[in-house]
Amino acid sequence: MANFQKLTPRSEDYSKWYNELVVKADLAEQSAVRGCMVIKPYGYAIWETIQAELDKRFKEKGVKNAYFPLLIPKSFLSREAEHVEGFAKECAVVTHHRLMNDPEGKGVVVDPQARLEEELIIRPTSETIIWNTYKNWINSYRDLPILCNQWCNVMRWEMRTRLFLRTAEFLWQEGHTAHATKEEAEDYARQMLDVYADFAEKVMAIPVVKGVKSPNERFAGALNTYCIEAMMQDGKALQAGTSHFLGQNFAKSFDVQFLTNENKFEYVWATSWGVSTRLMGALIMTHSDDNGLVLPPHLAPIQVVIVPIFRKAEQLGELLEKINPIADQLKALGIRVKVDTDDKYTPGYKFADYELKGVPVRLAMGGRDLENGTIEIARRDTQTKETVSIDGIVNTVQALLEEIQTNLLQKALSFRVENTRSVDSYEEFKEEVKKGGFILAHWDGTPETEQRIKEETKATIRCIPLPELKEFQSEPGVCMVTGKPSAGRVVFALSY
RNA sequence: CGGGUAGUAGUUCAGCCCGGUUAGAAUGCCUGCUUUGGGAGCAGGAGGUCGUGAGUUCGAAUCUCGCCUACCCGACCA
Repeated sequence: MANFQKLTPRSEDYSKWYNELVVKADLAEQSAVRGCMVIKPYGYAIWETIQAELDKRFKEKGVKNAYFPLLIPKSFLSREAEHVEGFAKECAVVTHHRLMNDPEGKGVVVDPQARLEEELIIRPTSETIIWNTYKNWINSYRDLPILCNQWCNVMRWEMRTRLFLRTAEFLWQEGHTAHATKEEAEDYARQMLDVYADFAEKVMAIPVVKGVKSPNERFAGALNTYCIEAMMQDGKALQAGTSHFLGQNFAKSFDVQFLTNENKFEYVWATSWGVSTRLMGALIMTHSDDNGLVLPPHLAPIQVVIVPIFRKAEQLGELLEKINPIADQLKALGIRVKVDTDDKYTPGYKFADYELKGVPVRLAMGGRDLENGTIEIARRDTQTKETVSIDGIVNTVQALLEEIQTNLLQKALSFRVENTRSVDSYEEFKEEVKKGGFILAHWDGTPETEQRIKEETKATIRCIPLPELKEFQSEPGVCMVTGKPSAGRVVFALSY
C-alpha cells in the first residue's frame, strides 16, 4: 500500500480539513493574486448547476437577466450615505488607464500621464450603477415593475480570505427590482427569499432558517434584510443568501421617480437579492466527511460512476457489453453517468478518488459479477455497499439518487435540530455559545444589547425567524441581558 | 490592518541554527514489464533561477533588511 495523503480529520482541525478538501477534491485553488481563487473545472461544474437551477427559478418569477458594467464611477458610491459607509473600506479603485515601458528598463510602469479624471471603483455590488441606469428606464407606472438579475463577479478587498467562503473576488448573482408600491416591493423581497430557501433545501439539501436581520446586520442602505441561515458541521452559522427591501433609498439618491396613474410623481420602491460562490462553502461544510466531498445528487456533476474491474482488454469488452446498456438507460433518464474505463489506476484507487470527489453512487462490475449476473452498488452518503442483481439496476439507481438527496437533507436537518437550544440566562448563554450551534434567546431589540453580546461572546444575531417557522416561535419573554421585554426568541450563533 | 508561523521538485517535507563540490527524500509524473474486487509491484527516466528584490561575504537555500503570498489569532465582512 502506498503512502497516500488522507484529509486532516474534521475533529482534529476543522478549518484545515476544509482547506484541504477544497483543493484535493479539485474544486478550487489559490491564484497568483491575493485573496482571489481559481475555480477548477470540477468546482465550476457544480457552480454551473447552482446557476442553472437558480436561473430557472428566477425566470419563473418573471426575472430577466441583464449585464451592467464592472466599473462604477466613484461619485456614484457616495450618493447613498449608508451604502458608501458600508463598502468604502473594501473597494478596489482604478486610477489609471495606461502602462508604459519603465524608463529605467525594469518592465512596465503606470503612465502618470494616464490618470483618470474620476476614479472608477470595481463593483463591490451594483445598486448604484443599476439605479443610475434605471433612472433612464422608468417614466411611468407602466414601466414597472423592472425585474432584472445579473450573474457576475464582484470585488471586496477582504482582510482575511478563505476559498469560497470569503474571497476578494467572488461570483454571484444580484437581482435588482423596481416597483410602484411599497407593498409590492416588500412582497417581492420576501418571495425571493422563498426561492432561495426552496433552492437550498431541494437542490443543495441544506436546511435553512428564514428570517430577518437585526439592524446591526442589515445590508448597507436597506430598510429590511431577509436572509437564510444554515448551520455548518462545526456548529457555526453561515449566511447562505440575502434579500433586501431597499425602500426608496436608492430611488431618492438617484432621483428615480415615476408618474402614477393619477399623474403624480412618486419615488420607486426597490429590492435587491443575491447568493454567491459562498454557497459552495456551505455545500462542503454541510455534507462532506473525512473521506472527502459528499455531493447531493441534484448538484453532482457525476451522479453515477461505473467502474469495470478487469484484467485484460477482452475482459473489459465483455464487461462493457453489460455496462454500456445500463449507462445508456441511466442517461436516457437524464442521469449524469461516467463509465471509467481507464486502465491506469486500480479499482481501489478509483473508489477512493470518487469518494474524495463526492460522487453519490458508484457501480462496480467485475468477473464475479459477470458470472453471477450481479453488480456492486455503493452510496457515498452512508459509505455502504451491496451486491445486487443486475436486473432492475437502472430503477434502483434512480430511486437511490433521490433517497440520497432526501437523506442528506434529513441528516443536516437532524444535526441542526440537535444543535439548536433555548437559553434564558446570559450566564448560561456565554457557556452555551462556546459549544456552537444555534441558541434561541430573548433579546430586547436594541442594537446596543446586540453589540454588547457580540463583544462579550463573539456571537451575533443570525436572524429573527419568520413567523411561519413554527419550531422557532416562542412566547414573549424578557431579554437575557437587560431584562427588558422581548417579543420572541431570536437565533444567536458564532458565524462565518 | 495589528500579532504569530511559514514559503526548497506537481505535492508533503528534510537541509538553514554552525555559509563552502553537482541541493536530497517520499509521493506524484513519463516509459516498459507486470498487476487490477479498497489508494499494487519492479526497472529506468524527466523534473528545482531554493517566493521575490536588495545587502553582507572570496563564496548565500543557509546571515541581514524590504516586499509578496499562504496559514493561525484579533479587528472587518457575503
